[in-house]
Amino acid sequence: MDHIETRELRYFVAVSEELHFGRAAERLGIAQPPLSRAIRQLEHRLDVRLLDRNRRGVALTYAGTVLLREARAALDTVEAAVRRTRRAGNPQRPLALATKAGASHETLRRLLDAVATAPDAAPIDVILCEVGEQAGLLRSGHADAALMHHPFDDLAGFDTEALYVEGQVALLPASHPLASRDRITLAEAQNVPDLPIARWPRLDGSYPDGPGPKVGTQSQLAQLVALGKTLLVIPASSRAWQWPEHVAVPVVDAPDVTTVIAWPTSSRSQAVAALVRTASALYGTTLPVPTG
Amino acid sequence: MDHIETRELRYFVAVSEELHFGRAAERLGIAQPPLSRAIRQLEHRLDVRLLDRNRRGVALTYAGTVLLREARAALDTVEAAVRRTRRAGNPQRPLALATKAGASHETLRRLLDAVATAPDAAPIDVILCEVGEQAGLLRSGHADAALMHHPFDDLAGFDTEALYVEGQVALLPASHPLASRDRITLAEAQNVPDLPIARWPRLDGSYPDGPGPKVGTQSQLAQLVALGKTLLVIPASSRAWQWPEHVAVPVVDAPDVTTVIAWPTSSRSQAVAALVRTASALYGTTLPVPTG
DNA sequence: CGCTGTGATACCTATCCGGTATAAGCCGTT
DNA sequence: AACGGCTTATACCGGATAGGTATCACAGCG
Repeated sequence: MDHIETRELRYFVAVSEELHFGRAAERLGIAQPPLSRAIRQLEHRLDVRLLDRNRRGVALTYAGTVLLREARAALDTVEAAVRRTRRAGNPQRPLALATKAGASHETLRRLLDAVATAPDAAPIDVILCEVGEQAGLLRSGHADAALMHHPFDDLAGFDTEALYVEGQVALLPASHPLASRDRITLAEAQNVPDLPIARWPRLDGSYPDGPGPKVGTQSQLAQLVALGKTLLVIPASSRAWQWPEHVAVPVVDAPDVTTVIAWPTSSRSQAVAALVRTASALYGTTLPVPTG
Repeated sequence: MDHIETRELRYFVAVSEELHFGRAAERLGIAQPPLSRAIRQLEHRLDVRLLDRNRRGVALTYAGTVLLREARAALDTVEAAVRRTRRAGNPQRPLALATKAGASHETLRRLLDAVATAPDAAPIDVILCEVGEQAGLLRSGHADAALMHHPFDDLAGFDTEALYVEGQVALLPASHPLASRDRITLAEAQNVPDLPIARWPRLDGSYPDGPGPKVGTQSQLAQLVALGKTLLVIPASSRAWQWPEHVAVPVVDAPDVTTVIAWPTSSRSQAVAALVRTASALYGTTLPVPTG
């Protein structure tokens, strides 16, 4: 009665995504009848109707939508387990460190230099990712640790060690009137008519309303900044995109950004511990860990 | 090569916990040879040695310890998926609301009264639990929502709505010298020689050092408070344990406690949403969500 | 009324899971 | 060194069940 297998969950997810037994079976590489039978058996074992087989197709019941969400999460967890185990089984595996492509250049350089000279440190693979990708890479076991930024990144479920705190600056073309100011406010930065702040997609892929240009990747943003088409408010040290014709003006009331090194709470790896130790030694003092 | 089944993970966890194929097989209700074969096959599919079969027994390799931890988490997630789906499939299921046995009595009473009169609200099963149990119940799908206390409880991974904020008080026997004060400090409360603060077990079951009595459940603590054997610092409204011969003295510098209603981030349930709406309506204003 | 597209059913095959019997390896003992 | 025990691995068999093929049942639609 209990003891669902991942195979059944995979099958259910496929059918739920295709809403079509034939296509789902094809995707799974099996024939349609066994798939129908497997789903039926799953429903029986859970004692719950998961799908409405209407004329012309399939629809999820409410319980089906719940299982779809939960099954995806469960399958992700299993996959992460496999990935972490495989990584752990490789003795000379390098540590995978995820970091945003544009930010923390200086931190990363110092960290890599320190690791290179540290006797107990494993080699490091740097994974450059887009905004917000680090959390997923950590959760899925693709990365062992990540440089992240509080309060921008979602640190839930990770252990973190704060490395340093800094204010934020607005990047402006040197010719812009605001560029001569020695500091501006967040409200001013958000209401520059000729330099609207870029819009990032939401989780569902749609864009919020507003005047700013739509961007999906950091390179797109870098392009827009270089062209002087958008205003950027970023941590003071993230100057990777600052071109000679740009000026960085401190934004006084923007929230401070804490750069942290994060790793999965469960991780007991020697190598990760050594990396964290190296990183925090670089920044000397123990800062209060940001929570929330 | 990929596509591990939960059965394999269950088998591996059993062997890892018993460190003995025979006993593990017995626990699983199968014979020993198929279990050996299953583990061997798992190792082969992961391409990782998980166990050292030494003379006289079995030991986990490093990769094995990683998989043990990850497999437990994965199995928990699968179980939670099953449980949530089953609950979702039962249309007239009551909502399970987890709450600490001793705290939030008044909140709970008001909430239940409000729910009883609300037209769109499902019936509620209250699950009274020990300190810190709510998070596990929410994660495992045993509970749909929980009353929790920031910053005491771990809210990571949950959505929350703050209900109210309050200060903390120290509960003292009326005869105690400090009882006549109209307020005390945390430092004072923590250094009362004849009323040491009780010690709770850590996650691993061991107790921190200190003079206070060891407690494991809230009823034990209640007993000690009633006997005047320990000093308690608790949210001002949690007077469930306040006996007539006790006095509550505000602790001025103790952190404020926010009572929140929490639910799994993934939950899209109508019933949970209605409950949260009812709860926050009771407390009128929208408080800032506590972070950190 | 057929035609088309869908999921369900029937039935067969093959995989593989689990059981029994037994071998092989490691220890401590004599 | 041989033996008895304890534990895991191997060999082999039977049965459960996953998966394949063929076909049915049913709904929409021209």
